[in-house]
Amino acid sequence: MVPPDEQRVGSGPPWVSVGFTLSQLGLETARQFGRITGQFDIEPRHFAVMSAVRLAPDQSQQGIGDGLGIPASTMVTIVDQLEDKGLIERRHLTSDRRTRALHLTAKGESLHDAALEAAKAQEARICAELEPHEREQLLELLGKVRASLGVDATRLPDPAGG
Amino acid sequence: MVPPDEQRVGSGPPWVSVGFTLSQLGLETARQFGRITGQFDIEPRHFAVMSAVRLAPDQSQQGIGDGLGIPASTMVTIVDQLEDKGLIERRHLTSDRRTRALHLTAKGESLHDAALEAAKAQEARICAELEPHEREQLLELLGKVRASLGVDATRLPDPAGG
DNA sequence: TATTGTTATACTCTATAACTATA
DNA sequence: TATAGTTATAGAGTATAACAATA
Repeated sequence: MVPPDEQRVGSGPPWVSVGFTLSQLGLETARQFGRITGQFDIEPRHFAVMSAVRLAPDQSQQGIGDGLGIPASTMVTIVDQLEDKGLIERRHLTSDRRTRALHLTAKGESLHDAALEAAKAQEARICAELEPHEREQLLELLGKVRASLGVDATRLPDPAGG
Repeated sequence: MVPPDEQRVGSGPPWVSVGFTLSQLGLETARQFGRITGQFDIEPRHFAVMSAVRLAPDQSQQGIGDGLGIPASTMVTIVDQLEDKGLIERRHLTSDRRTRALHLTAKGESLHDAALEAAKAQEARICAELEPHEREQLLELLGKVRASLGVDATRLPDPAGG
């Protein structure tokens, strides 16, 4: 597949806006994370699926997809790609032969570990100008904004943007 | 029967991350802004173009597009749509008959005014849980993150005073 | 009959490149 | 020859719906 599109909309409102700033910084953060996953030859959504599978192994493919807001037909494509790379495996459950329980391979786990390390390095770069207590403050303030936006604290952003 | 991390439905990083939070909140903010512009039968990019045109009237179509990172052929589509709605006009400059100088119609200006008001209402909702000094703090901290991310600050004035 | 996974398809969106008219 | 705008088109990505196997 192809790297995320490069379109940006750079004109904000004529006042200092939390909303516009969040959109701007969120988009750039996601873009940079896309470059990070790219170094491991995967996209952010592959990383998201691998994270979800690791957190809840042997769940069904559509179950994982539902948790991430990814439609079933798209999940097939994503898991196909991960399987082609030897990062994930589909298992048939004995109880219900329709479902394909997902789990990471050893290779998948080590790649996910490495990508996690790279993500931590990104986090460090993003927060480079913040004192530790400022970072805590920022997270606390963003928590209040999160509540106002009605965003569930536990769910990954939909990598498809829909 | 219930695993320890049953509460964690999604699969974000196992540490509290500024980057992940920014992606999440930025995406949701943009989504909600899309619904706001939708109430005026336009998309965020139409609003962005109208804002840029209002800020720099009688600039060329491609000049506006360059400032927003929108390719020339896409600008044609956007300006076509705005023109069809009677919100914008293309003028031929006497000096160079190739360029189409853009300016908002009266209808375009009043729609843009109304959309700005709606955007301010969104900003108020987003910041509803923040004390005024907390909002200032948040913007200051995001400014430091902005620098680390390498995102240019918007150099737009603040005529509304807020 | 309902559900999981898969496949096929139609639709949208975007950007590249060709084309025009001016310069 | 170069540039502003336009048009045509091909490509990627997505989601809807049909289909197969199993329950």
